[in-house]
Amino acid sequence: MGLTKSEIFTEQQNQIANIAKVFGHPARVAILQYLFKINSCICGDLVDEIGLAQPTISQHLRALKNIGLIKGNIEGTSICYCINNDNWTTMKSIINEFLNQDINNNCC
Amino acid sequence: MGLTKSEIFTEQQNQIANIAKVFGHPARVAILQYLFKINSCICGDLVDEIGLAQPTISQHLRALKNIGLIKGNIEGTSICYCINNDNWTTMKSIINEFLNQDINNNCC
DNA sequence: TTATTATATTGCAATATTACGATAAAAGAA
DNA sequence: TTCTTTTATCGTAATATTGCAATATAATAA
Repeated sequence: MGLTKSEIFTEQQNQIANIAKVFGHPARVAILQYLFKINSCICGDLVDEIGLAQPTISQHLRALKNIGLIKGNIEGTSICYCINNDNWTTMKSIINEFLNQDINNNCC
Repeated sequence: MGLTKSEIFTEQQNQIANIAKVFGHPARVAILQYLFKINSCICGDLVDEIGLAQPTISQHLRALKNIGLIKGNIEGTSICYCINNDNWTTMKSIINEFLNQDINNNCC
């Protein structure tokens, strides 16, 4: 059917999946890495840096903004995008809790 | 187009995205949590536990197996699925390196 | 042998995602 | 005002994902 049955899962499970889905495309991974590497706010050169068309980059930026991992400030004609550090930290703890569930496990 | 342009990204970026894509569905998150919770190998009751049809569960299990996070051992008529702990540890370090890139960042 | 049980695969419909050309919108420059 | 620059949105085509009924496969039980 193509429609994820979110209602049969817990809020936490859906939250983890929604975060992971955003990381599930290399362009969004690359955008985040570039934003961290530049170490200061970045504007429109993501199109040159990544190598996808401008509407495609804009679409990926929206996905990152929707989940709160980046924020954009209007800076003259252009928009300055940067990491939302508070939300990044929150996201990290959610994902780490999931990743670290192996710690007390003695399976095969 | 619908076709991710993997070739314009680094191997690491694609690897992170491929792992994240597997976590990007709540059913697969739930399956992994259940496998950890049961703390011993689990067989077919995932269908009852999760609440999706058997072919759908089988499809999600295949996705998890393809990326190496779980393994399945034939146990009589049924198949015993469990976490692949070595690969889980490797996966964790790949994801953590990505998540921790904020550590030395002084952006806005 | 013929059930029975457990899992995988096939095929398909519904929906989602990705990518981009065309265009719109918003702000500053001339 | 008009022009230019930058980003967003619309529309659409191609592909991917999700979910399940039907069926196949594989192993054991009777």
